[in-house]
Amino acid sequence: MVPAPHDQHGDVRRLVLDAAIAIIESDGAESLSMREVARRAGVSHQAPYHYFGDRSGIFAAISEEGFSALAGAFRDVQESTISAAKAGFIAYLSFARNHVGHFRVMFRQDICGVTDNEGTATAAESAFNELLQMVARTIGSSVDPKAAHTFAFTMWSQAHGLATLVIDGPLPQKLLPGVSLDDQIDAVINLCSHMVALEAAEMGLVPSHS
Amino acid sequence: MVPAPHDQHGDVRRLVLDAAIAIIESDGAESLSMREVARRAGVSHQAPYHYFGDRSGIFAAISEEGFSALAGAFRDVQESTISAAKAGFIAYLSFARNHVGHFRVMFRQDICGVTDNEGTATAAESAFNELLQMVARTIGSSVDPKAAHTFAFTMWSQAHGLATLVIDGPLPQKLLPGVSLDDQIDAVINLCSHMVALEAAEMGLVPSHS
DNA sequence: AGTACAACTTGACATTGTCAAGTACAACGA
DNA sequence: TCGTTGTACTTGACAATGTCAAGTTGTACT
Repeated sequence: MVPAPHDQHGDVRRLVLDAAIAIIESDGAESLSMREVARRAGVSHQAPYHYFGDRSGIFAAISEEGFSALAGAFRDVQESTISAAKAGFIAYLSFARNHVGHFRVMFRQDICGVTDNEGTATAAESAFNELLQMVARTIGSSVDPKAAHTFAFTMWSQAHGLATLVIDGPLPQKLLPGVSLDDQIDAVINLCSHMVALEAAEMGLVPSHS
Repeated sequence: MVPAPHDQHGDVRRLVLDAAIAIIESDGAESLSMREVARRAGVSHQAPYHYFGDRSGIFAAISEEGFSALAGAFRDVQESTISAAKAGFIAYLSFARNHVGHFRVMFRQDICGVTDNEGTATAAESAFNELLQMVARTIGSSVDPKAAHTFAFTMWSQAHGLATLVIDGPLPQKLLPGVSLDDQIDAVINLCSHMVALEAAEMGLVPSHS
């Protein structure tokens, strides 16, 4: 196989990554094959190894890209006019549904540990920091860190659970007749946002409780 | 499916299933190998095919067993003295953490669709019905089905998100120093339960116990 | 010109999922 | 008693996979 004469530097890496993301998006992470990736990128079966070392290296790269994009998405809704919580839920769900390939890899320690790769770790760190700032905008920054952390984990769980149940889970098959998936997601996000707002209000009105 | 009248050998089907669950629990679903399963069960590499047809057949069987167990766990906390919501969260998390092998398969449409297998479908149906009943115990049964469904999806998302972030996600690496994973999970469950109770109260309904 | 290195390539190997075909043995009707 | 049928496996083979090893080619710098 003769390589194209004017291959740009870094072209292949991007081609391989995109092919991998496409495969994961359509068939799931477990059916990602190094050789199929190479085939779709139009390179030899060892070219991906040159850039990513091994199979988990591809997952690490996708994960890093995903966390960076997620952090960016959080940053983008920072000056949203709606509540910080609701904006965050919407951003999380929209990221997950628009980047299924990334999302399917990012939160799977079994196939790609957040700590395995340095770039992935810092990207994940930055996304988590954006989350904490979003929480601060929701419940105020005077709350003690422990409670803030618990609040962050709670909102994260809400958003993450909904996203995973929608993307890989059975939720779409449990819809009430006449309710579209989009509508149902909106309704859940509204309910979550409302519950978070109620809780935040109560935290602000009860000073000496904790 | 009729068991042999006199079965002096170990139940091969059970051995295979348990070996598979153990592998998934320790290494994740994608590293489940039919041949390794057979090896651990002490049978030939084709014996598992006799009982499960193919690789996804094993996943389907595990999924069915998991949903049955989850439905049972929901049923068991029905007469709990604590609030239905909190009991449900605790049951979900404890199921997930005590049956990691099952949990890793049950909600992954990409490796085992809920609708692929009839047994899996009815087991999942029954677990979902228990969820709906738990919601009814939380917000009352006079609420319209649409709102009840949204409430169910919301609580399900909360529990499921926390479970997945704990089991396969990066949550355990994001703990505040001095806070144990168990304590953090408890705190999130308490916050979720509290928010659900606030919402139920606002809907004009009396929480069953609190 | 020579050296070093990056960006690939071809080749080989053990392991995998699965199809095909065989074996052992119990139960049953004739 | 004999043959048939069915269950519960087994051995064998095959293409495909992840990955190690060892080229090959071009570009950059000394």
